[in-house]
Amino acid sequence: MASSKKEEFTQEDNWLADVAKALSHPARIRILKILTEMDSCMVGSIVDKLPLAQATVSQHLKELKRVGLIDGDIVGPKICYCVNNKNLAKAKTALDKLFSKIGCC
Amino acid sequence: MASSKKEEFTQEDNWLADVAKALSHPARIRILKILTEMDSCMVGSIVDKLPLAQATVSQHLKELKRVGLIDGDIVGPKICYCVNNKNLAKAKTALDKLFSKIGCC
DNA sequence: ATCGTTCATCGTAAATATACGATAGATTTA
DNA sequence: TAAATCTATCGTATATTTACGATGAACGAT
Repeated sequence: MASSKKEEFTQEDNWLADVAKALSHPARIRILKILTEMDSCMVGSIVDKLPLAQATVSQHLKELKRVGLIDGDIVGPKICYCVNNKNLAKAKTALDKLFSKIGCC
Repeated sequence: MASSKKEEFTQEDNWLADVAKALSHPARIRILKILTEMDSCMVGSIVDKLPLAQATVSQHLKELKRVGLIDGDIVGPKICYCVNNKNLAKAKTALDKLFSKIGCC
């Protein structure tokens, strides 16, 4: 990439792009859906439902966690992941705002 | 990436991820905003408003065009880009659906 | 026909992302 | 304590993305 020019854009545009990046892989879309469909949210259960290795799923979870769309709570030897509704709502609001702004030609 | 596993996911999840990918760079968010703020939508005008080289902007426009979020109409030697409202609405609907689905924990 | 303008594409370099096996750390269970 | 389980991280390979200069193709104007 030579030298990432991201600091040349506004914080808002960068944040929106970051949220979009977190959603830019089908595995991560799937994970978000799984987390709400299932009662349990252990990593193992998620891995079972995806065509990916455990290490790879862990990386995707890390990416979703990085932007705050999910939380991971330690429960004994396991980790219970769940969506972060507050940040999810924040993301939805920001995307709505973008779409309503760019909705003309 | 070894061997992209994207074909192992549903078409819907892949499409949503693809739209999100198109939005996953601040320059492309900015471009969408510029296209609605400006009367003119020549590439040159967009380049002037971004801290990027013309070739780079052209690549970003190509990515937005790939997923159908913008159209490019040839006008003489220039090309007039504008947002594609139909596909924009489709993307918004799909994202809304996703967010409403995953909105619980 | 030639020139200048406009934009896409090519070639290339560096950064990131994706994927996996192997391993390490933490914790429960035996 | 030892063994088993669960998950993050490391190391690594490959693919993709981002960025730019240079070039080429298309068009209007001279």
